[in-house]
Formats: sequence, C-alpha cells, structure tokens
Amino acid sequence: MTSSDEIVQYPKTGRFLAGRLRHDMSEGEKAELESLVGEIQTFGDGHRLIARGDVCNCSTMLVEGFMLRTLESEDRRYGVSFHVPGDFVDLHCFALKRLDHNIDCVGPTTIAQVPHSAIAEIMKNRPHLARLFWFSTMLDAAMHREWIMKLEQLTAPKRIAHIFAEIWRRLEMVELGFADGFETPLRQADLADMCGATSIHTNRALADLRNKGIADFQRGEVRIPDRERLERYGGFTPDHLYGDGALSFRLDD
Amino acid sequence: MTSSDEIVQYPKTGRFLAGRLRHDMSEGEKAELESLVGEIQTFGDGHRLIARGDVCNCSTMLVEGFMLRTLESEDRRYGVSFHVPGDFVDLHCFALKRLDHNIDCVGPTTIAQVPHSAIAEIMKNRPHLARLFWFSTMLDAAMHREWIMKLEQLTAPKRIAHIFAEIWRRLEMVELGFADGFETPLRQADLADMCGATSIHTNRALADLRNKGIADFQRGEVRIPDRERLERYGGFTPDHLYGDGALSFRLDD
DNA sequence: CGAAAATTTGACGACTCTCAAGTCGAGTGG
DNA sequence: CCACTCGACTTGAGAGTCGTCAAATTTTCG
Repeated sequence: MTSSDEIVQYPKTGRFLAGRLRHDMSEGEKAELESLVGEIQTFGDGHRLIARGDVCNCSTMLVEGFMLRTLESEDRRYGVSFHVPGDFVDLHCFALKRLDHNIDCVGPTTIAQVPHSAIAEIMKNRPHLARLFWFSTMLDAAMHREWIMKLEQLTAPKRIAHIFAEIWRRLEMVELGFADGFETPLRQADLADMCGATSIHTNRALADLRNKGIADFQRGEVRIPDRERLERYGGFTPDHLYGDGALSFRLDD
Repeated sequence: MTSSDEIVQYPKTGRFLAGRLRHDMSEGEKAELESLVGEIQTFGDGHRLIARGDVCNCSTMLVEGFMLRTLESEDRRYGVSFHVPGDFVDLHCFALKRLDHNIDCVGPTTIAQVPHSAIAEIMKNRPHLARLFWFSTMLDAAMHREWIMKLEQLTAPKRIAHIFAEIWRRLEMVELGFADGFETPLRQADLADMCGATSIHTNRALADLRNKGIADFQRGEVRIPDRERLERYGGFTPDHLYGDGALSFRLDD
C-alpha cells in the first residue's frame, strides 16, 4: 500500500510514521488512531497553536502544512525543530503535561487533535501502539540531537543546506517532495530563526548557496540541482530519521 | 523522605526522577524499578558504553559518575547532552532499538542495566510507571531543545556558563551539589566538545569567566561565587528541567 | 626525573553581527 | 493604468567572535 492509498483510507492520520514504522502498524491500529482524532481545524500563517507553559489536554496531528517548534529568549524567536504532515507534533505534552516550547504555524495549516484521555487508554490497552507513540517522540529527540551537532559544527550556509536536505527527505517520506526540490511556506526570516542567524546573514547565506549552484531558494520554492551535492555540503545523513538506513528498526539482528 | 534516604533504600535507582516526578512514584513502583536493574558495573574515563548503531537490548541507569551523549562527524566528537546520577541514560533505545548516538563515560562511572524485556512488561502491566519512563525521555528532549536555543543564541563563554548552571542544578536535584559549586570529571576538551568550540577557544572562554568572577573552573573543581549572576550571564532558567517551576507537572490546573 | 597529557598564550584570517540604506513585488486607491 | 505602500528581500561597511597554526607552560604520573 503506497502512502497515497493510506491517505485515502486514513485522511487525517495516513501519513503518521510513513517511511518509518508505519509498516509495523496493523490495520486495526491505523483505524483506531484515525478514530481517535477529532475534527479538522485550520489556521493561518503565524498562528501560535500552543504557547510554552500552556496545560495541554490534547495532542496534535499535523495533517497539512508546516509547523515550527520555537522558544523565545530576549525578544527573539528560535526554531528548535520543524514539522511536516504526518507528524504527531506535540505528543510530548502527553507525558510532560505542560509544553516547554511553542508550536507555531507557518503558512496555512490543517490539524486534527487527540484528547489525552484517549492516549491514556491506549497506554493501558494497546502497548504496541503506545510503543509506536513513544517511538515517534524519540524520533523528534534524535532529530534534536542531530541538529545540536550540526549547530556546533556548521556555518550558516551549511546549516541551511542541512535544513533543506532534511525538509526534502521528510517531505518525500510522506510523498510531498518533488523530483527537483520542494515547496515550503518558510520565509527567510523563519529560516533565520531556525538556524540561529540574523535574517541579513541568512539572506547572504542563501545567496551563497545560489551562487554555488547548491540550492535556489526563491520565496518558498526550493530547487536543488544535485541532491548528493546538497547533502554533502550540509553534512546531511538521513540515518537519524530512522527510515531505511543504518539505524532502521529491524527486528532481525 | 529525603533523597539520601531514598539512596539507602534504593541504592541503584534512588535518584531516578529525584526533584521531578519521584514524588509521584509509589513505594511499590520504586521497589519494582530497583528490582529490575541488574548488577552494578563500573567503567573508567573515556569508555564508550554504547556506540551509535549498536542494537540495544537493555537500558542503563547511571548510578555514580558522569556521562556524555555524543555524535561524531568529520573526526570530531560533539556533545549533545550530559548525564548525572539518577538519569535513565538510554531509555531511548527501548523505543528506537538502535541508538543514533554514543554514550561515553567521563571519569569513573558506575551503572546498572535493565533488560528491555522487563521494560516491555512494564509497558503491558504498569501504565503509570511506563508513563514516568516516557516522561523521563521527554525531559531529555526538553533539555535538547533548550540547548538548541542556547547554541543559536549564545557565545562560547555564555554557553559554558549555561552548562555550569545546568550541571549544578541537576547535581543539586540528586543532592550532589555543593553550596558554592560542584565537582565534575570534565576536562576542558570535554567542555569544548559540549559547546562546539575548539579547546583553545574554550580555554579563553573559561579565562573570561574567571576574570569576570562568574565561575572558576580548575581541573574539575567549579567554584561559583554568585549563582544568580552565573544564571543571568548564561541566560539559564531551570524551567525545562521540570522541577518546581513554571512548567512543573501539577495535576491541579 | 622524564614523558605524556592538559592547559595557556599569540597572531592572523574567516564568519557573523549590527547599523544603515536601498531594491523588489504584490496589493490598493486614484 | 499608475503612483503608493508595505513587507520581504538585498547590499555595504565596520566591529566582535571564533578557528587555525604554532608554540610555550603547567600538571600528572610512571
């Protein structure tokens, strides 16, 4: 079953763990997950779905669009991670109760939410599904770690190359990438927040990537002539995404 | 019951979640956790307990000492987080199967391990304890996020101030801090790995902190004259540790 | 004591920030 | 249709932070 079929059958949750452990979910589990989520909600660019410190009684499945996890300090916003459709964005707060960070929409966004009481039931009665939920939050943690290393290692142009490479791969996992790049609602200022640079420096870094022929970012249209070159420049390896790579979840060894 | 009493009664796991949700654990749960862990093992400085990509069949409780989570890239080691006694260091790999990062000992280290089969039983039969385990891994993720923001925001001296502030607080939570600072097996090169700077620059940053009277690091002895000043300089707030602060897990609101 | 490891210092160039200004594109009112 | 406007993007100059290369000093330990 391809991801497109999954979306037809499970319109709100069909992308959850696609390319990762979705193949490990039974149809019963997929159906149960789909039945847990509430009705579709939509938000516009810049909407802050959850603010740091809010008590959460439900968690959010991102159905369409793009979201940023952010933290604020001294009047500046810092991106700590991003989300694409199929991500169970704030499952964390089931365990944490209060979120330590904000969840911001970038561009038009469609979500569906799951009450925590339903997740608590899953914890009691569906240990396998519960373990997949846990896995999903651990994926976020692994991505955080990779990003920490890259922040410690890379200059701004390479950070951006890494971000582009990761967005592209993750969009592809949920069948939303193109052969030669991807589209994103991110603006230069958002990219700046994500890589911890000023928007001025980010602009120069993007010009760098364009001049080098590595990536051409023009108002959300990202064209990448040579994927291998982009990934090499940004020091990107997809292992931490736990798809079909060196770290993939295989039970046979 | 103070943390010291807990250590007498539960010598291997008595510091788990101390200062956080330990108060939410029943004596039965504490006893069960203590019974799950195997015998004490010790390792010396620099020992790599788990290497990226290893298949893990057990997880590690850090009993005494200090550990770093690290990633390697282009022949350099990067610290992504650190661990103090009481941390369930690699509970992540119960969900991930293969760890994306290394677990390195710093200085002499004492651990005890729990087989994953035992954790799977907990998932089936003890949903509350399972949720605490999940919480513990989410704490790590929250600390990752805070560190991402600080890497994006701070210069090297301030990063080090932040690291010192966090180590001190976390040691205090498990009653291992002193009134005027703390001891750590970390060397300057380890600190450099942790903040993504060269050891030369780290050395200058430490000299800065010493000259400013903010923190005096001398071969693992860290003396801090004024905690408030250290925390202000490093932009440190303890909220993301989920102790008794703005984000603490309270069921009453 | 002697060797290895850890720490410290100096000089110079690259990366990034700040302040300041200028350009481009989409939508609006005349 | 065109001038206007606002937000997004682009460019320039000077200063601070940090990396690299090279070397010296101090500490640890056999």
